[in-house]
Amino acid sequence: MDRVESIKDILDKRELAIAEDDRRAVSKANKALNSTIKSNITKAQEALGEDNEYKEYFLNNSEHIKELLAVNKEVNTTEEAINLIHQVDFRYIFGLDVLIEKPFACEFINNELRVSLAFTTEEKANVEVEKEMEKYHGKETSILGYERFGMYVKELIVRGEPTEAWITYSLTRKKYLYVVGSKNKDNQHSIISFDIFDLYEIFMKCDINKAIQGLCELLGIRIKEFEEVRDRYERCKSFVRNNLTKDKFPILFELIGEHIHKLETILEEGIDKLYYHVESKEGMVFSASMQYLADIMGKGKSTINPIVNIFALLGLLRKPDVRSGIYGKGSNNDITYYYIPEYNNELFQKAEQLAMILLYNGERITASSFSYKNCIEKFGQEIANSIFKDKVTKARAS
DNA sequence: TTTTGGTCCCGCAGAAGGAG
DNA sequence: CTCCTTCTGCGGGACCAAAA
Repeated sequence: MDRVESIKDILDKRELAIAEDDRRAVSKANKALNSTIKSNITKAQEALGEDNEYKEYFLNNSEHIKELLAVNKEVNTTEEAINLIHQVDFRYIFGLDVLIEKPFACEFINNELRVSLAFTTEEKANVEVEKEMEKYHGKETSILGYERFGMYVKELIVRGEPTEAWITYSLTRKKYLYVVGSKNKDNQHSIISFDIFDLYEIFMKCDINKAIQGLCELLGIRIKEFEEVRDRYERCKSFVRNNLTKDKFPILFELIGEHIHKLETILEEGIDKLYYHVESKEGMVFSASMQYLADIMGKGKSTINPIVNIFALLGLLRKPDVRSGIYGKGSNNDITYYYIPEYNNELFQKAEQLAMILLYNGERITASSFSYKNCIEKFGQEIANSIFKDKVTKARAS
């Protein structure tokens, strides 16, 4: 089945599912459609490479584009921002000098020719595939091979001619689209359609969140829920810089003085991942795995682990309760979500007292030796469970 | 003594595979 | 095709040895 047919197939199935009100089938079709778009985005990214004319145009003309298209508006949610951005004619952003509905050559999605060949033996298959490849000399080909019914099946995918594309505005989907396919009268079809976010992902080689961020910045759209978080993180950063010192909080400094840069890195990571924040019961939270944090700090994850947990104990970051939260469904590990509260004297005073207990009340526990076990000893089961959350999961499972 | 990094373990969730 | 089981990769955390 080639690409055009498979897309048609999915669309037909979805239509049928909608008609029959079969929600499971609808979501299945949507999922298939999304993954098709995603794989096409990846393909297009590979075809265009890191530097391409669209990116260049965008970067060279961003000031001019801003003047021309800026919305300069504050919105409350990402949803609102997305809806606004969909109304922007992206031809001006990426320098697509074409008329609406008028076909032009698409540079980054090619037609594919699929040739299936079946053989009785592996050797024969290899020889014949060689021969077949000769026909497409000079063209990019890839081979899929598998065994079926005792036969050796080889499938050649030959990169064909460039496709046609055109720009359209979809009234039903309420957005501009870059449609790829063919506008030929007797063979009109579309392979895929990209919206402004997909295109941004392709040209700028990034994911959807960065695309939202980039376009918001370009168009002067401020998403209130994110900007508030950014401002708070910035205040936290300067609070740490100005107050987490030997003379203001001596014991706290003794405990985590060595790790201040790690705390700052987490705050910076929060700012960097601003558009990856999700709503939770506690407020806006973001996720970063131990491995990821360790990598950006140039350390091992088992080094970072106790430090992050000590920050959690001190109240410098919170691990929100995932079980009653609305997020995290289907995502990897909920334990890596962090909420960072406003830093102030009161919070640091409390942290100072906790540091006192850790260092000078009974067994001396330093930041890097902090663990579930000694957390229970010093602070009890309840607090330990709120920090080492997977322990709770494990306890429930047994 | 404290910090760091390697390695092991365990649970989870999605994928793959198999049965009906 | 659907449901159930098994497999696998990922990620957090523990422990221990080595480094600073």
